[in-house]
Amino acid sequence: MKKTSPTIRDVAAAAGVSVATVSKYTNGSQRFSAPVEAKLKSAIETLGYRSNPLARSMITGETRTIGLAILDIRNPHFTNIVKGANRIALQNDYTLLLVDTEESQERERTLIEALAQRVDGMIVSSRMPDDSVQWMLELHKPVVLFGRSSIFPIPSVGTDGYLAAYMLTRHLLNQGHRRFAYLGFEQSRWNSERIRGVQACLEEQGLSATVYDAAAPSPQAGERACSAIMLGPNRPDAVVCYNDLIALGFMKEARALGFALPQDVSIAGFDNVSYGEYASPALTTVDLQSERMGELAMLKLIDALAGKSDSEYSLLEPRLVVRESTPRREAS
Amino acid sequence: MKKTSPTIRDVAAAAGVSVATVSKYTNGSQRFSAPVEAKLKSAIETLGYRSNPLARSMITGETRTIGLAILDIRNPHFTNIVKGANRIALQNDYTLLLVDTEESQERERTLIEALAQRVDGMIVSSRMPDDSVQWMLELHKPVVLFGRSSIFPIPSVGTDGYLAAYMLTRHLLNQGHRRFAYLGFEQSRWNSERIRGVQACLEEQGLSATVYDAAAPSPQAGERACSAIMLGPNRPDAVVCYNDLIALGFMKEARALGFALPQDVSIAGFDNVSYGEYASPALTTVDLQSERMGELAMLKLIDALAGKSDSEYSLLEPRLVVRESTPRREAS
DNA sequence: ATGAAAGCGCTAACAA
DNA sequence: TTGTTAGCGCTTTCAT
Repeated sequence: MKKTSPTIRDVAAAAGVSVATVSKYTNGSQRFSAPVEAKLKSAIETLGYRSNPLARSMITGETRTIGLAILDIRNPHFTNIVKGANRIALQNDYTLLLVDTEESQERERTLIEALAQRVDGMIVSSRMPDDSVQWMLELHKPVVLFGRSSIFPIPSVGTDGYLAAYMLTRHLLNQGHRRFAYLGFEQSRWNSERIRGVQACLEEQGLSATVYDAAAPSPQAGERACSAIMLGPNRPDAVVCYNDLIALGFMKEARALGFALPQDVSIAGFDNVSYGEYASPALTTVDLQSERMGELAMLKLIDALAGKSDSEYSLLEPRLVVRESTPRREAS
Repeated sequence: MKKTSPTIRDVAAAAGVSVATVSKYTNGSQRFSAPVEAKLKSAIETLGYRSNPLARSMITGETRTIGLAILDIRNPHFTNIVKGANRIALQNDYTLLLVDTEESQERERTLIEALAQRVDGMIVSSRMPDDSVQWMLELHKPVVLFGRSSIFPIPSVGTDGYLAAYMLTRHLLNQGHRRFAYLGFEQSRWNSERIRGVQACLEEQGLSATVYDAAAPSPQAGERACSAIMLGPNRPDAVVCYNDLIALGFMKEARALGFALPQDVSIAGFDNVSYGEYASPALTTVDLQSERMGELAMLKLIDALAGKSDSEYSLLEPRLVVRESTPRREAS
């Protein structure tokens, strides 16, 4: 059992050719005479040679690795993004270097800067404000962002949150709801456009939603926020949550507080995470195409890597997914 | 805006010292005279120099990257593993190279072999049979596996599935259940020990479970399997599922078929994925400590990398989590 | 405490 | 078609 793997030089020696020939052979960048090809093949076979990608990268300057920085792999929304990005990466012979920043702003920048050195390009999901994205441009690596930067022309993808919120609210209105609460998550870059969508739709009917805030985009935060909303003086008959996770937590706690679902209150979220379908009542939501977002981001990055940096911001279309948590309600 | 980043040579020139000095400085491997240190510091600062990890790796032979190969990032069990592994990796200044093999056997080997070349070590979750793990040893990189190999002495971690199943069954027995079904997932390496745990416990009471198989470890597979079990001639009053995902799907379909939950049938799973808690009825399960598994695997790998290859197989303790889906049942 | 020089394993001109 | 050569950016003896 040899300690160190065979190098290109070992192969060259074994096959009686030069290292350049071996290099060209393994990269398939040229044709060879039959005898040489045969020798090469057998030498590589018997030695069990595998070209060292590191050494290759040093010269070519490309690692065929894409950095993917996300806020929390446990959130199914991000999990779906990873899945989508991974699929496209694999198809294009790229590998994913994953960074889970754990929703922490400080780590984020350090981690991403370190990441930048090891990859050809990056896909970043961040909660950093638009104007502090400058340094990312200075990393000299192509970057694709989730959510448009209003300041810098960085390629990015997202789903139309205004429309998504508008559609969902429209649906709730149609179902006869009148007293709205929006349980948001301020730190997210998507939060404000969702609020706008909700309020714009309600205003047309002379209504408006009371806005609350969850401390995190998680079920636990949804649970915590529930009592203040449901037992306060202003009990809503429809609660729109920032995402499905918050909605799921909210539903659990509402039930624990003695409310009957979906009779007493309608609840809806965003993202269309898989588990909303298996909750009871099944959760009405807006599909934001998380997985497609991941695919698209990777596609854009690969394009950028290939020099064709065409489109800037790609907007995906949301789709309303009506399930049991938002039934028809009679006017009160 | 410069095209190419500054190299160690640029810094050396700017600071008026040798490259060796710069190298030692950036690696903190030596002390320096005050004037030199000052020049170095400012040169690095103004040039915005960052050492190229690739070049470094070429020499040191370590990439400070760990490969993590899992079957499906969308399964919360694996997501938790990634989370745990990531946390430990970060603490030790390692980065994760993620490979999602998408439950595909063919890709698996190719992907893992490619992965092996780019990392210092790997953590692998696989469905490959024990005896076809040989080639992994020949990659000449430390590997930690999930689930013990009965043939090769590879470091590995897992949770005691026999005990987990036994405990869960005992609980169901205590609750008064008598007609058991086990809805498994044959392709998993954990499946058979869970069956054994269930049957062993039941045998003590002169009972036995009817064994069914789901085609995948997913909610969809659980849904598909439901009718054959619940509408067949042998209707159970307790269904133990291979994992929570299958259980969640099963519950949804059971309700769709007109059964009342949890009155008509008790359902339980394994893994304690977060969403079981937010289902209704909340799902009884066995916590297999997925996240801890990820942490432990990473810890073991880092140990192996440091040369201390002590323990072989680490077994975590399962913990029963009783919720609403398995209520007390009167003897029929 | 600092520097000169020899590579790590590979690719990319350029020759032959 | 094949070989020679000069590095990629860095670390690491070994001198000084």
